[in-house]
Amino acid sequence: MKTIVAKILEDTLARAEREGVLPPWPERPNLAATIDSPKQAAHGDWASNVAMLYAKAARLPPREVATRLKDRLVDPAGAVAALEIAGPGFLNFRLVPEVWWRGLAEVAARGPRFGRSDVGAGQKVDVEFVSVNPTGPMHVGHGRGAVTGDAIAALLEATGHAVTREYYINDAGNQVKTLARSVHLRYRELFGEKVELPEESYPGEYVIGIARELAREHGDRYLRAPESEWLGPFAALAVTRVLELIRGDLAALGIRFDVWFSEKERLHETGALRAVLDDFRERDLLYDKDGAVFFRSTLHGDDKDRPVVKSTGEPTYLAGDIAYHQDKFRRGFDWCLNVWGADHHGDIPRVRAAVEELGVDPLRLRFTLVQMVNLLRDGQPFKMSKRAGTVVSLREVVEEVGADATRFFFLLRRSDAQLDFDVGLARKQSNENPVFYVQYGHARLCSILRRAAEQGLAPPRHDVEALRSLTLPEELDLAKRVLSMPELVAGAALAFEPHRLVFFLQETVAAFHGYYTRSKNSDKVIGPDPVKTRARLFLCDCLRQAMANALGILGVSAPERMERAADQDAED
RNA sequence: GCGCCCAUAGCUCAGUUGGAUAGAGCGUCGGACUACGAAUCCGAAGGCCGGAGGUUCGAAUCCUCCUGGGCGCGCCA
Repeated sequence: MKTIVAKILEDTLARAEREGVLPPWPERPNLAATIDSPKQAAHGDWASNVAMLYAKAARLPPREVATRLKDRLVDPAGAVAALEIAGPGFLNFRLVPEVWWRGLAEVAARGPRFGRSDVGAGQKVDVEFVSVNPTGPMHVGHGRGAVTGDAIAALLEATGHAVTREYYINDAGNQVKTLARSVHLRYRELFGEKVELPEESYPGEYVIGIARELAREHGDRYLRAPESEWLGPFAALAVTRVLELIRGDLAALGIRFDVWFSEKERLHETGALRAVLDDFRERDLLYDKDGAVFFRSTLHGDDKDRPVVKSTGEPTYLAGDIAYHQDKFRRGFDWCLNVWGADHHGDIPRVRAAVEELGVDPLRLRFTLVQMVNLLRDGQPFKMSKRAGTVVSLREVVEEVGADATRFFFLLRRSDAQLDFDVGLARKQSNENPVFYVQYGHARLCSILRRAAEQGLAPPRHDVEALRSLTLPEELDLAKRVLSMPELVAGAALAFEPHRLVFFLQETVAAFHGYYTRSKNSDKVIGPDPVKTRARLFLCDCLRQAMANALGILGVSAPERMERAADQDAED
């Protein structure tokens, strides 16, 4: 829709220059960028600040520039109903309803694909997210990163990117050894030994399960064996089992990955990690200090050089990351996105530095940070920690409130701001949870369409003649909202901000609920006038389609009817 | 001490990358069902956009400083 105005502005500007009313404008910006939809309806459908920008070059007051443009408006199709000059020199365009009614043809034509676009132009993109260490099931805090990453990936897909969802498995570091040792302690316990779990061990129930499995399979064979004998097999099984848990946690949220990238198998066992360190060494990007090996990340703006090999001879996490990113870019992605927890923000300069040294344009490596989740229980904060007994597992919450509510809740606000997640509230399944509001709107639309079908009315179809009979401002407003979706999706995708889609849904549904209630006693969708009825049913169908598509991108279901939940409050 | 993120209504947060009179939800108060679903709607109250400067036609948005909170800061992952 915006492009219609951009074209008119383009032609008008050209005409003004051609007729010598305005001087040439060498540093003319992309005109579409000067246009946006004003907050206030009184300011029209689209407003351009082009006259203010042009004023300097034209050596004229902005309002004079605006007037000269207005007088030479090029609008052969008659799309502009009114053009007003307002404030310091805004050009406010109001389009004839016809433009919007015609625009709705796109919704009908594209159906489930409405709202999607190809601004991504088929770029190959890797989105890495979650990547929690395989030491235990996911907790609620991890869930936010998982849902956010998945929604960003879906947004990128919706805008014509070829997306790979990727999980980096840190299965080569110390934490895996710690996990194996925890399993071994539990294993000994199974054979009647009294053991004490050290501070750094993993106490979870799942550890016992893994120990039990090892005991079943190997008996007491590893009971007195030296660590060097059992560490390998214990770690291997533990990682496998824990990854199964994590996969299950993710599946419960509808999240699946295309690539599970094992640090151990793909970087250590292939020698890739060794190779990249050797290469860096040769190029004098590494140096020895205090028995460790440091990478000169300060060459690229990091504030300190960072170790890549510990004095024990083991590679650090950063070393793995360097080799990992090399592998990623070798796989031919146009760019890679890392969805990271905000507590890792300090690592960004290092990885960027390394990527530059790998000969990759640093702009091809992008980051988005997901801030912490403040976990509350009925208003009381409590600390999240894998070791603490009070931890709430992700699975627990998903099973309690459902995948839809969990996903929606996590996407409710921008990811770089901290989020309060009140487990008590989320469990309540009360109408305070906005996902019910949005889903109800969709179900209500479905209900109307269902009713129409039951009455034998023809299925909704695009009919400009009929739409012209709609005169309520709310109806035009709903059409405009629907038609704003493609641009909104594109903006959300490029900014990695799925929450914009959540707000779009809430606002659109609110507009619909309001329209519905105001009209229910007078001008129902299914009314006595067959022409209006046809038009309104089509409008409802467009709304339904837009909402279903938006919910689909967010990974939240769009139910055709709502099951009225049994009263949950009873158990409180 | 240095770096990154945040600060907007009582609470939780949006604000389309610098636009016009700053918006929602929850909560509070007052209203609306002979059902295309009231899991909804309408109205009211509620603001020095943390503070102080600066940039310009124009700032919640950009720059500097300050205050307050979160996270991080060479061998944790």
